[in-house]
Amino acid sequence: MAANNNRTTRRRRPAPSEADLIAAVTARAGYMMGDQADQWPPTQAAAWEGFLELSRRLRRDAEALVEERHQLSISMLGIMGRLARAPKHTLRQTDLADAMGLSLSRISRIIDILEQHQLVTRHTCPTDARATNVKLTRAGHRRTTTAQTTLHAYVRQAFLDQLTDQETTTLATLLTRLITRWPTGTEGTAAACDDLRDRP
Amino acid sequence: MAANNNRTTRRRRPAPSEADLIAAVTARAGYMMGDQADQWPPTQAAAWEGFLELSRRLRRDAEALVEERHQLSISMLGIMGRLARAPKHTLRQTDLADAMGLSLSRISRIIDILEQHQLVTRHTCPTDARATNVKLTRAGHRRTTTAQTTLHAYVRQAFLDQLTDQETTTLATLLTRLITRWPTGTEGTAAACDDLRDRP
DNA sequence: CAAGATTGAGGACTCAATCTTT
DNA sequence: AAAGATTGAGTCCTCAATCTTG
Repeated sequence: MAANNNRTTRRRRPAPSEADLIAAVTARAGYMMGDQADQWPPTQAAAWEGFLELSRRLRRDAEALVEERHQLSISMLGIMGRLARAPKHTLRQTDLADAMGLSLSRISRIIDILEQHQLVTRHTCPTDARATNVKLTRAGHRRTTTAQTTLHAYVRQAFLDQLTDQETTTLATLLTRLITRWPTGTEGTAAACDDLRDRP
Repeated sequence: MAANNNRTTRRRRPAPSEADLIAAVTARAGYMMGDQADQWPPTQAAAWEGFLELSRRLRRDAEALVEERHQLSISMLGIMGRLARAPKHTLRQTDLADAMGLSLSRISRIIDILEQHQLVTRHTCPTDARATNVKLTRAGHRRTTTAQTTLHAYVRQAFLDQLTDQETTTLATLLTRLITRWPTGTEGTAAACDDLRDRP
């Protein structure tokens, strides 16, 4: 039901020089002729506006691709990926929300769908009946692996391969720092609510 | 209709060291214990997942703030800001869509709303009756200026101030490069459709 | 036919309210 | 009272179809 990657004509341009790029930065941000120019140094404006714009474009295309090939959304795959790495392939919904930067509300509804498709199961936490543990099924795990391959390939080609190692490192460090310091941040690598008595 | 910034308890943590951050990078990305670990070097995974997560958080909070104080969405303000810097405060809808990384469809609907609120006006392009020029009104310009002040303050505090100059520059350069090379990229700093005969 | 704009349908996401358990 | 989960209502955004003009 999705996909069709020809948004428009898709003509490629000759690769611009770094010098042109700096010019482009300020042109896009355009705060040289603006009214209160000095408020926003061009690189700062470009960092913000570029951030918003790129995230929209990247997300949109990744979404269409993964949906087309695996009937999953990026967020679904993000959730499943986190479950796949978690001990016992299990995590509480609240922790998933925090780890993904999504509302608990959204997580709950996504889990509804994944559950319907038998990709995950829900289990009330044995030690705290308020919490719900989500566990990846075998089928869910398989789907995760194959879908991740598709996504990773896309992300590399459209994003990571365009970055120098230096840039990738800077980016990863900076992103993690900002996220970790987020006001709502609940600390620590929260594991599943948990039990220890086997077979939840 | 909007706003309420107390998502949860909002406790602050002690600032983590850079070393901890690297650990956090890999923990969040978590591709050390993953099944096909080597496919995604931790910094690469962190760059991608962090990018998605941060953009969601940043956007959500900025959205709530600007909506509460100025009854505008981030995209509305983005459009108005671009109009404010454009010659004659005018741009075609198609160009706005390209500049923002939004679908033309979305732009059209946002313009509907801005038009209703008398913040912009629509004018059929005199030289090409297919195109629609959008022009910022006086009231629109005033609103843009004040709202930008709010947004800029937020963006600085939550984003830019957390970055070193070095990081900001790297980020701006990298974002611009990726966006500029986007497959759909239509080239050039497209101005309004235009006329030259005054008073469109 | 292609490009610009608009509209209908639908997905992703959020907040606010509610219910349950601690 | 507070935390976890769920649901209703509403926003933001996209695609596909359609209409108009070049």
